Formats: sequence, structure tokens, C-alpha cells
Amino acid sequence: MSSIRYAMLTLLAREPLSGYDIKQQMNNRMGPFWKAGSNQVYPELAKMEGEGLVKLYGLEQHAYRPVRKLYEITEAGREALIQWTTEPTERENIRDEFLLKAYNTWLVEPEKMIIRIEEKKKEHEERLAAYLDKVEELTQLLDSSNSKAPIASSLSVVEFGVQYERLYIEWCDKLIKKL
Amino acid sequence: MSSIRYAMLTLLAREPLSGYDIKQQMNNRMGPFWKAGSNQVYPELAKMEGEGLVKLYGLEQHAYRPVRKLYEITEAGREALIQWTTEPTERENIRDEFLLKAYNTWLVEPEKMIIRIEEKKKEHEERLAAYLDKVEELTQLLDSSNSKAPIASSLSVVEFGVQYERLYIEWCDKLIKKL
DNA sequence: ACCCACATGTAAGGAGTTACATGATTAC
DNA sequence: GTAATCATGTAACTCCTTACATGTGGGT
Repeated sequence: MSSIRYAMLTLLAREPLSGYDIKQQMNNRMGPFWKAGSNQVYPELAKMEGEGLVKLYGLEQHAYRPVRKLYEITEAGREALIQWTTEPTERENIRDEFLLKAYNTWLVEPEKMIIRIEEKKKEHEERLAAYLDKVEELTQLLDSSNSKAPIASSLSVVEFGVQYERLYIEWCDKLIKKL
Repeated sequence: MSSIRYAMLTLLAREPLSGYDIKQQMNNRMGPFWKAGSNQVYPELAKMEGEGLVKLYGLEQHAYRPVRKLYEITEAGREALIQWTTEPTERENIRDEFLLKAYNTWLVEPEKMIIRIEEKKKEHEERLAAYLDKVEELTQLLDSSNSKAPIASSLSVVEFGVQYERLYIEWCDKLIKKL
């Protein structure tokens, strides 16, 4: 499995990045679809360098700061990524803690539950807003509209996010009405 | 975190169950929302028994088979479950491997990608059908329509599943059209 | 003959989270 | 003075997956 390495290659296929950049993009830009801590990113980068999937692209030194080690994807890395992308994917579960809690609604005073649902709704409204911003941003970058641009792929994924957040918000509304 | 124990308590709050039952319900009935292996279920049951959250309800012996050890939730267990349910829940990510692959669509020949998307679509159509069956089943069990019944809570969660699968299928369609 | 369902568990390992360490600068 | 950002990494720990162990009866 170990999809962390493919998440990293996914980003590196677009531009050279440092370990720090990768972490940031995963936790902010890309995401929150796929998160990673530094403990995963740095060792995995080193491992991939050893296997020839990425290589050092250059070093950047900004004044006092630690040296930024930029990595780029190699041809072998690109091939591995394409191979993985076109492989069948295992079934995946939703696994959302709040859904699990929703199973216990009947055990709990409705007022208390409603507070939590409202909270969740707000959270997903925030995410929806963030995704919509991203959609706009990406749409403007696109307009040449060739489906082979990386941006087109990003857009599709973010649009999934938009739909997902909308569904979540609607579901929260329905739940509140029921109680 | 360790939400596995609360997933187990969620099931035990409704009826006494054996470890095997819990595993089965998680991987089939309840799910696939929350999965667990026997290695998690049995030790966790023992731990919870030690903490007084569950207690042995009885033993069942069917002919040649190993003894079924049925557990029931205690008052302390029920309180812990209610406490957890009404606590705020952390933000959670989508984390679907196929979405990650979708970021790489631009790298791959469209025909190859379409094959995988069709596959995924089919998978989610199957799940949708299963969830719809469950909705029907639960709706029939309900009709007395008191929102304090466990079944009402189950229904809400399964309805989320239905909407989720629909959105996934639509998204697959849109992706295919784009390519 | 062979695999699956039932039913309990244990063992080993991989994946992921949280915290720590270092160290200079900028913002409040 | 305190915290946050940049930037690299390590350590410890929990969580989860996969495989194994045992044993009988039923289906193909």
C-alpha cells in the first residue's frame, strides 16, 4: 500500500519541491485529502532517492535559513507513478468519526446532539468555501482548456470536494430537522 | 482517539454480541464504514471488560463449535459512549486512494484511465444498491417512526452512504465525459 | 480434495500521529 | 517575552492490516 510515496510523487511530477514544500502542499493546498508529517516525508524522500525515483535538483540557501533541498522526479519515478495510477484500486471505506457518532443519536438528548451537528456543518461550510475558492483559482489558470494539463486533473478532484461538502452540509440539515 | 472501542460500544449498546459478531457487523452490516480485524476486537473486548465498560452476558455452545462469549454493555460503558458521542469531533479528511490517482489523470492515456474510472463507478453502483436495500429494510422496521429508536439513527447514517455513492457515481461520469 | 463459515485468539510489521530537537527571524 | 514561520530531521507510540494457529462441519 504505502500510498504516501505516490502522494509525494504526484506532487513532484508537477514541479521540483523540497520535503517541506511537499508537507505544506499536502496539508494545505492539496488537501485536506492526504496528510503527512515530516517523519514520513523526509525518510521517504531519502528512500525514493536511493531507489532512483527522485533525484536532487538543487540546493537553495535563503540567508540564515537551513538549506532547502529540492528534489525532482526521475523518468523511473514518473513511470512508477503512471504504473500505480493505472493499476486497479482497492475498495475504500468512508471512516468518518462523526458518522460513527451519528449511530448513537438515539442514546443522546437531541439538544446536545444538535449542537455537535451544527458545529460539523459549520466546519464543512468552511471547507466548501475553501474548495470553491480553489475551483475559481484553478478555473482561471485553465481557460485554454486542454484536458492534459495538470490543472484540469486538480480541478476534477477539487470539484469532488465541493460536492462532498455540499452533501455533508445537506445531511447535517436533514439530521437536525429530524431531531 | 482509538475509536475502535467506541465503534464496538456503539454496537453493544443495541444488543449483546460476541467478538465475532462485532467483527461481522463492522465488516458487513454496519459497513463498510468502520472495519476491524479480530486482532483488534478480542483484545479490546478484554480490555473493556477489565475497565468495566462491558461484561460477560452469557456463553453459547452450538454443537461442535467453539463457545460463543456474548458481552453486554454496562451502565459505565453506556455513559462512556454517550460522553464520547457528545464530545466535539476532530476534522477528518477524505483520504480516498482513487482521488489521489485522479490527480495524475493528465499523465496517463485517457483510454487507460477511463477503464479504471468505469471500474470504480461499477463498484460504487454496487454499494449504492446495497445501501438502498438497507434503507428499505430499515424503513420497514421503523414505521412507528419514533426518532429515539436505534433504527432511526442507523437510517440516517445509511442515507449518508446512499448520497455519497450517488455523488461518487456522478463524479465518475463527469470525469469520463471530460476525457 | 478443497475451500468456506464459524469462533476464538496471537504475532509481526507497516502506516500514521504527536512530540521533540535545532536555530534564526519576524510579528504581536 | 512569546509565539509563529521556515527547514531539516529523529523518537516514541498508537493504530491498523495481514497472516497465522486451531478445529469441525457443510457445500461444490
